[in-house]
Amino acid sequence: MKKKEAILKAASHLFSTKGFKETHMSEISAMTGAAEGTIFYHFKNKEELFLTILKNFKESIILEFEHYKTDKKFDNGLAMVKDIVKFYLHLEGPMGENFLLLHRYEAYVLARINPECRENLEAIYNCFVDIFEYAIIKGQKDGSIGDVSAKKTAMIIFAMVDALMRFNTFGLYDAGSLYNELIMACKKILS
Amino acid sequence: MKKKEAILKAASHLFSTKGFKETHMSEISAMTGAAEGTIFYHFKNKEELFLTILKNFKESIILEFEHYKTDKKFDNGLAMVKDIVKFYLHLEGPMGENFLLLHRYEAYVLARINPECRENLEAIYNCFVDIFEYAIIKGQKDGSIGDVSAKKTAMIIFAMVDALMRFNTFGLYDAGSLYNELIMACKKILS
DNA sequence: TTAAAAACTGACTGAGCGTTCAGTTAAGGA
DNA sequence: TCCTTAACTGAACGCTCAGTCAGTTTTTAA
Repeated sequence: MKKKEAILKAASHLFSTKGFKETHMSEISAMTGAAEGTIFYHFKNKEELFLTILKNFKESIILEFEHYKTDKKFDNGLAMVKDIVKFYLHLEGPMGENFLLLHRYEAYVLARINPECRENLEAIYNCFVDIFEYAIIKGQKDGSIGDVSAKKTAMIIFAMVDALMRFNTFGLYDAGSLYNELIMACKKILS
Repeated sequence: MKKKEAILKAASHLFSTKGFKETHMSEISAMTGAAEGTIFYHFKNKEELFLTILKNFKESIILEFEHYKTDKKFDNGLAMVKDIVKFYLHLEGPMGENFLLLHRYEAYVLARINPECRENLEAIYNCFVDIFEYAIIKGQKDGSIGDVSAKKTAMIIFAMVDALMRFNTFGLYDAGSLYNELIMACKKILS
C-alpha cells in the first residue's frame, strides 16, 4: 500500500499542475520510484487514476467544510459569509494545487461522457454553494442579511470568489490586493 | 490564401472546443481539405498556429469593444455597466467558442514560458476590465455610481460576470437564470 | 510563352506514450 | 518450512501524431 499512495500523491500533483494529457505515466513512475507496470497494477488505466484523485479531493473538501460548519460559531450570518470567503481563499494552502483541477476544462469534458466524474464535480461545487446558502439563510433569520434569493445569491458570491482565485492561480491578477473590495462587495450584495 | 484562412478557422474551432493537445493536425486537415503538409507550410508548428489564433482573437475583441464604446450612448455610467454585462454575456454568440480559449488552462501554461502569449492574454483581459472601469468612472461623474475604487471594482465585476459565463460553458450552472441577480448585484456593488 | 516563385501535396519518419504481460519478489498463513 | 496470494517489475508492443521532404500544381510577372 506504500506505492499506491505515492502514486496517488504524485499523480495528483502532476494532474493539477500540468494537466491530464500533459502528465505521462513515465513521470509518475520517475517521481515515485514505482515501475510503470505498478501503476497499472493498482489502477485499470490513466482515467481511473484521475477519477480516484478527483473522488479523494471531493471527499476531503466535504470533510473540511463539515468540520468548518460544526467547529466555528459566528455572531451572525453575514459574518459567516465573510469568513467563508476568507476560508475559501485560504484553502489554497492545505488543499493546495488540487483547486487547479477544478479550473481546468479537461475535467468538464470528461464529465460529459463519464457520469462518475460529473457527480464528483457537482458534489464539490454544491458543497461550496451550499455552505454559502446556509450562511445566507442564517443571516436572514438573524437580520444581518436582507431579502435576497439565498440560493441564487450564494451562486453569485461563489462565482465571484472562485473567479478571483482562478485569476490568482492563472497568474493574471493578485486576488489578495482585491480582498477588501471583495468583502465590501459581498456586504453590499447581501444588504 | 484560401487554405490558410480555412486552416485558421478550423483550428480556432477545434482548439476552442477540444483543446490544444486534443486537437490533431490530421483533424484540421480533414476539416479543411488541406493536406497536413500545407498546415506546416503556412505555420512553423502547432504552437505558432495557436498563437496566431490567439492574436487574431485579441484583435477582434479589441475592435469589437472599440465599436461598442463609440456606437452606443448611455443615460449614465450605471446603465452602461449593466449594458456591458449584457453585451459580454451575449458575446458568446458572435465570438462564439473563442471564449472557451480563455477558460482553458493551457493558454496560461504557455503564457508562463512564452511572452507573446502572455501579452495577448493580458491585452484581452485588460480590454474587459478597462471598459468596466471606463463606465464606472463615467458613472461617478454623473452621480449614478458611488465612491468606490474604479479599477478594483471593475475587476470584481468582471470576475463575477466571467465566472458565470465559465459555469455556463462548463455545463455547471445556467448563467441565464442568474441574470437578474447578477444585474442586481452589480447595482448594489456600485451604489 | 516561359521561367521563377509560391502554394500545395501526401507518404513517410521517428519519437513518445499508454498499456500489456511473463516473470520476480515480498507477505501472510498454516 | 512451504504454499498461496498480493505487490511489483521493466522490457516489449502497438499505436498515435507532430513534423519533414521531395515532388507537383498553381500563380505571378516579365
